[in-house]
Amino acid sequence: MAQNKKHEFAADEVVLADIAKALSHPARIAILKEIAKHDTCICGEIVEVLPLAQSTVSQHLKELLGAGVLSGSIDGTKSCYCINWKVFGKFEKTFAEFFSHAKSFETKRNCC
Amino acid sequence: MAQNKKHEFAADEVVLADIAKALSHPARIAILKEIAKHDTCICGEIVEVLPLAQSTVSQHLKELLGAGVLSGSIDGTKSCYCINWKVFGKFEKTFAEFFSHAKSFETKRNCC
DNA sequence: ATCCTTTATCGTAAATATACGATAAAGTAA
DNA sequence: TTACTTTATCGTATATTTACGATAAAGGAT
Repeated sequence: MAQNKKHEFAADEVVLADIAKALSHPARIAILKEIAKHDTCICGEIVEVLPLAQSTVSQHLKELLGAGVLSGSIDGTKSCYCINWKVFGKFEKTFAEFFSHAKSFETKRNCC
Repeated sequence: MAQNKKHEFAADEVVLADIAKALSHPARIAILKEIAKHDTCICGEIVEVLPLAQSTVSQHLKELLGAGVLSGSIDGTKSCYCINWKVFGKFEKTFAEFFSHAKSFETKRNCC
């Protein structure tokens, strides 16, 4: 794009869009589901369950870390990740508020 | 990317990721909020409330149409859009299920 | 010490997304 | 008819994302 106009939008719109972007790739959904399913630090096993190269998985993990929804720690040569439930809950709340606020305007006019 | 591996993931992960992608730009959030706020077909007024060129807004509208969350109709020279509340509700439900299913595994282990 | 394992990062290629101006298409107004 | 309005699409430039292989960095095993 010529330039990024992202920051000419309202802050809450940018926040929601950024959260949505973090969830906008099936690999990142799969990663979150896999880690949540165990609810322990997962150290390494993630690459095996995804149809992607190790470096690509590492990139997706980095994005989820950057969004704050994963926490990481290091255990020897291994890197461990787990869900940051506080942020995860914030994601949920942000979406829920967006949807319920929008729906509060619904009037069943059946316009188009 | 060399190739897109999107379809090597589970169908429900792709569905959620696609919904998230539709919501992953603040312009599209702003469009949905603006149309919802009126809950009538909006014919034309959308361009004025966004800091983007008309052709760019048209692209974002097309994406939301493609995701199914907007319905469109034509009224003379004007194009009108309104929220497809059925699909909007499906989006909400898809997110809500993802979050609540993941949270059902939360055990407060405080691992990392 | 050397070798192996594990994971992040670098370099790179290709796909996709974002944005704009120009133009086309189609209705409305005169 | 001609002129104007409205919106989609085309062409294009640039930014970002996705993906991989190669390599680096750092700990563990021998």
